Amino acid sequence: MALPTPSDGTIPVEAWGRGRRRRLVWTQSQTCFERNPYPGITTRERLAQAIGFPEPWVQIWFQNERSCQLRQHRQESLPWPGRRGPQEGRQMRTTVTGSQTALLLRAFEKDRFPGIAAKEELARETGIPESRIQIWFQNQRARHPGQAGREPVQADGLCNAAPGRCHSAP
DNA sequence: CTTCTAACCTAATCAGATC
DNA sequence: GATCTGATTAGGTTAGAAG
Repeated sequence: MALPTPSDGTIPVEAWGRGRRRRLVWTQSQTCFERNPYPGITTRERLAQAIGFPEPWVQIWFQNERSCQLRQHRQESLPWPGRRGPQEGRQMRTTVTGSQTALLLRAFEKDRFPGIAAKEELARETGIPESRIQIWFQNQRARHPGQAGREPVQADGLCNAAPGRCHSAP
């Protein structure tokens, strides 16, 4: 199977700014997706190890790939096979202690949309992986809306419609 | 410039832990 | 069983790299 590689061959940790994580460039790697578009944590971790990237990046890739393929299937009125086989195991539930929650809550009150640098720092302070911090913030925003911090900028409405094309032609 | 898509988001839902 | 909360999903948006 073809392995994805970043454009420059390194993981640019130092280059992470205050905003998003710097994006990397995957080469095509569809084989494992076609086998199972809904990999469990074990499969994702094995894959991550094989390609030398963190598991959360693999998860994001699968999310985007499903999104893309689902859209394509709908456009062509093809049925989406959905999950096949038995459901694979989820990521082990992270236990967040009281002090960790307090720390996260303080950060949440200050900024509901922390950038990658802030999340990395929280990850260091709490010992919780950055990907779990991101999930925590997502859940927190969903369950405690209200005090408006920074809304994720909505540009100006509808001008940026879905691209509607995937990287792979049928 | 435009196009492509990784990174990010919300909303809904699933599921493990605790009471 | 109800409640809380972490994990996953569908599907949409934003922004950085490549053409």
